[in-house]
Amino acid sequence: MPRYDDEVKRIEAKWQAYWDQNQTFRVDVLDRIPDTNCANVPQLPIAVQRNSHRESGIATQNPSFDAHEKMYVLDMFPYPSGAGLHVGHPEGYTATDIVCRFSRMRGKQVLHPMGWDAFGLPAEDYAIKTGTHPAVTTAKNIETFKRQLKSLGFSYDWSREFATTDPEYYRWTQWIFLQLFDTWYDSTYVWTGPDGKSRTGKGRPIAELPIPEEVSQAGSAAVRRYQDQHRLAYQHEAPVNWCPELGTVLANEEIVDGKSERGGHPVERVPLRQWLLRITAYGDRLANELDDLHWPESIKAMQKNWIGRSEGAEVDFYLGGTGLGYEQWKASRASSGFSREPGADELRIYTTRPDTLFGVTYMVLAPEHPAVNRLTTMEHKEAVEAYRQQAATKSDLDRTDLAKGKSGVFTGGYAINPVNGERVPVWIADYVLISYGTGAIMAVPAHDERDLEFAKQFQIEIKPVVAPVGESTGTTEGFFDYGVAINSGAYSGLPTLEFKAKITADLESGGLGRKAVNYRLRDWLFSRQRYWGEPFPIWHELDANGQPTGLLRTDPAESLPVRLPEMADFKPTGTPEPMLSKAPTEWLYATAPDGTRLKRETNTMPQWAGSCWYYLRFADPRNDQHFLNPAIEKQWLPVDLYVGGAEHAVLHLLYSRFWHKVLFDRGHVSTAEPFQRLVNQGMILGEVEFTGYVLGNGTDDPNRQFVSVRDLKAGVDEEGVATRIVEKTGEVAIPVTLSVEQIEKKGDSFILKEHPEIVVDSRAHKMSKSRGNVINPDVVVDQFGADSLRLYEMFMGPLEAVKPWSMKGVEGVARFLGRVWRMIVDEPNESQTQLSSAVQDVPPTPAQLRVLHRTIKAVTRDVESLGFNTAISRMMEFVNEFLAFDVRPKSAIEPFVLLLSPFAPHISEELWELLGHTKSLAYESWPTFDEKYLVETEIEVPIQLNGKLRGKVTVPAGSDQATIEAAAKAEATIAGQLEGKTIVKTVYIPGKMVNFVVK
RNA sequence: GCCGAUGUGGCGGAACUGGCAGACGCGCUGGAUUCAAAAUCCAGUGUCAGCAAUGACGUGUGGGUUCGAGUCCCACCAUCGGCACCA
Repeated sequence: MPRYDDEVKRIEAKWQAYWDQNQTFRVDVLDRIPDTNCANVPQLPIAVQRNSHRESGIATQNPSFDAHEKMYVLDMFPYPSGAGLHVGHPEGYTATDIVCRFSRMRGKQVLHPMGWDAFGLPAEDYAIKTGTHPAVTTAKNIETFKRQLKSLGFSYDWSREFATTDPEYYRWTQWIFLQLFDTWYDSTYVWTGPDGKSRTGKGRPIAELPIPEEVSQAGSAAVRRYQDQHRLAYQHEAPVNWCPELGTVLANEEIVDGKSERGGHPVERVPLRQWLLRITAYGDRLANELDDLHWPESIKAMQKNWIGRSEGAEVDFYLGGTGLGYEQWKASRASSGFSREPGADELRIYTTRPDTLFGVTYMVLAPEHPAVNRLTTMEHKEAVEAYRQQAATKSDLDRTDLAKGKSGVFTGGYAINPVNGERVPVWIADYVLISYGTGAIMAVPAHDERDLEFAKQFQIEIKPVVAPVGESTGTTEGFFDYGVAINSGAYSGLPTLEFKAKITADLESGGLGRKAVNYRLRDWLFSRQRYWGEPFPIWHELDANGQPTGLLRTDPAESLPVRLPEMADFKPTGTPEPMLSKAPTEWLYATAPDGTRLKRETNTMPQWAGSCWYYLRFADPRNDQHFLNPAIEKQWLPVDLYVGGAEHAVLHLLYSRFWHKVLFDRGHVSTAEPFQRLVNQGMILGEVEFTGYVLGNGTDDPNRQFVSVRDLKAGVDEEGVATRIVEKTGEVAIPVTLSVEQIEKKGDSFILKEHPEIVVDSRAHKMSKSRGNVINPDVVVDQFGADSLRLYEMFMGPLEAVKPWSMKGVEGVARFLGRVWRMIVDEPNESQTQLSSAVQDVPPTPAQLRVLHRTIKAVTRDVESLGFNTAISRMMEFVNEFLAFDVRPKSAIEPFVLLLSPFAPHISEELWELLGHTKSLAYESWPTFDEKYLVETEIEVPIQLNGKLRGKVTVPAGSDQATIEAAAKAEATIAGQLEGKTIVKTVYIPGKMVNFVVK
């Protein structure tokens, strides 16, 4: 007899083909809207979905429901790796698919696209090894991914598919780069955007950049250079993170613990000319505009942290030496005010604690600071030079983690503290970074941990100027909190916050300082030296000797895309010289109409470029006139629900918000934020493993001895690989995988059955090739079917939670689908399936109606709140109850199939067809519930004595308090316990509970 | 160190606004069916005591608020994730 598990493959293939052939999930919105660059296109209603047959089936009960409401549901852009799909992918994809299928059934217009983030290193690394062109590898990987996704029955509109590597796509990535290049940030511009909100600061066309008189007088080349310095996309020569192993430089966001995020390779600091994007200009808006988004608080916090806005003051310290004395300098500042740039005789510092100015006992410059030469005296010159040399070659990792303790040298120079005229020594030290603030600090060891450590090491004076609230003396041991000022002249006695505000204002009026804001965020290093990325639409002008003049030209927008040149040799250059410098001459060089020789920019864009705006292109993927039709943009954007892993918290999600804001400022999009709601799916770990640890010569040693994990600590073996070692002796413990039979639970931990004193590890590990615990979705689909995989991924637990895989769990949901099948289907013989004789056209009983409507209510509420695991539980309860009924009314079974369909669409379509329907259920109306069927005739009321459950009484629904109390007192156990006691108080929660407080 | 999240049976997890802790699933135990097995079905399953009715204990730990706390408040512990000389 054919059973559900024998039918799965046939059913799933059948409906996948059906959806494909009928283009069930295609949304054709604005096929015939003329494309235009004009932003004033009237808003057009979305055309009716082609497959809509919404008029049939159960009536929609919600009259306020807008049938034309749009819903843009997006999965994070996958990188099509050679390894194929991982079970982590279908987790988020199933969740969004359920939301989409549910929303369609509720009459919404759903945009649910899929495509490929296909540029990137792996395909190029493969090319280096095998000579296969990255385009070939990429196409093959995309094919695998697509086949796998299709096998899971996701309702994507595949007609919108594209890859970032398609020249028709990267044409517009380059076009957006030109927008960035054409934009400068006017931080004082006040304006109101199309969203009706007022903002300060706007990205404006470079042509609107005011040119200072002295610049325009210096000629057109000077003007061009001045503009280039102010663009959002600019070139800069500075030490960058060069990763020799990857053959490219990396952005700060791509460095984790001083190593490359991808592959964990070492990174060196090398000075190089690079392209940067001025994301820092948008720091405030990127931080503040997070507030209104429906995102996890943790991601918002991570982004705010990464941006790291701090408020403080810039203060000038006088260095002397021009003949002007300190007093005269101060007087001149009082009349002229704070200067735009610090002069040669001044040292400008940034501090968040201007209230500690009276506690300054030394100052520190970053080793790279330009004032070092000016300050260094003859006798210290040698030591300073040596220190600078050493600092320059140190990697960031050496400068932080590994360096225990601080280093630095005295320059011999002094600066004068503007608040009290004291002379303070100036040092250089690598704990001050040239790239933050002004690259110079005032050191207050009494109130800054780092300064304290440094001062102790070099025996520098520690001068407390803040005391804890309620105390009158400070400490030289360090006090880093806010408090009350002491030893601070006229300011003494002021609380920290007041002090800060007052002294900042005073410094400002004296021309000695000003309020300042700084960010931890750095400008985004945007160029890479690899082949497989978007070329820049930029040319460098060459002089008569073929050397770049530093002046730039862009490719005209109409000429895009700048295609990647054909290359056969993918061997890395081994130096920071980009791969494209080996491109054919005809690609590399050109002569402009005015006769100027030009050389192409040979860097390529990072992988993040393509994924920065793909969600925009999905709305209008085939437009060859514009990157996105403004009318369509208004129709579909922003993304209503975005689901993906948390690993993109500060990379993709920050970068794309930045691009979106630039496009917003330049009038190309009408929303300030791209992603309204963000949900992070939790990682899926491998199956739970039990690990014991042994001492001895490996796992085969007969004399091996188990050690309790209680006696172990984290350590490293001889080769420096992380492992566990015995806390007392330092011996290396060898992990051994144990089976469930060997284990027992005792108290809070798991122990060995045979050696109860040995505690073992019980945990699920991240899936990894090396651990061998990777679950391949293809295998699961083959064994249980796509519906079971989808259902299990949703049933495991809350979407956001990290959770371990369990094959037994998949079997469980597969059994459930088998029960659903048997609830509806009879199989009289091998080749035939027909409706079960239990499914009849009869009215449902009140009990059946109650079960059905309770299920509709719960499942609807759960899907709306993305509580898929509980929705599935409710459907399991329905099936458990309905299998017990010998007669299963069709009018109860049909809505159930509709409820199940977003979760397990293949079996649901098949059952729907067996129930006599001829069209896909994808656009049937979602069932609605009626409270009147939920009313019970009898209710069970728990009875408590002093808040403890002591019994239950069953009373007719709607009984009043007196009736219930009487019934409660009559109940045998309660009556017994009430004997000889007085009821002091009765708490009654209508229809829910009675609590007698007794003495 | 700082920021964030999470701690509930043997396991994954439920419990909407303070009101029956452990829904649903896995596993386990017993039974039915079967020559046997798979599959399926039925019953049981937080811990301890008891033949049972029932009682005591129980949501990381300690305290508090309340008639009543997994849920609210305070302090702490553990695990996971992020950041880490950013002045």
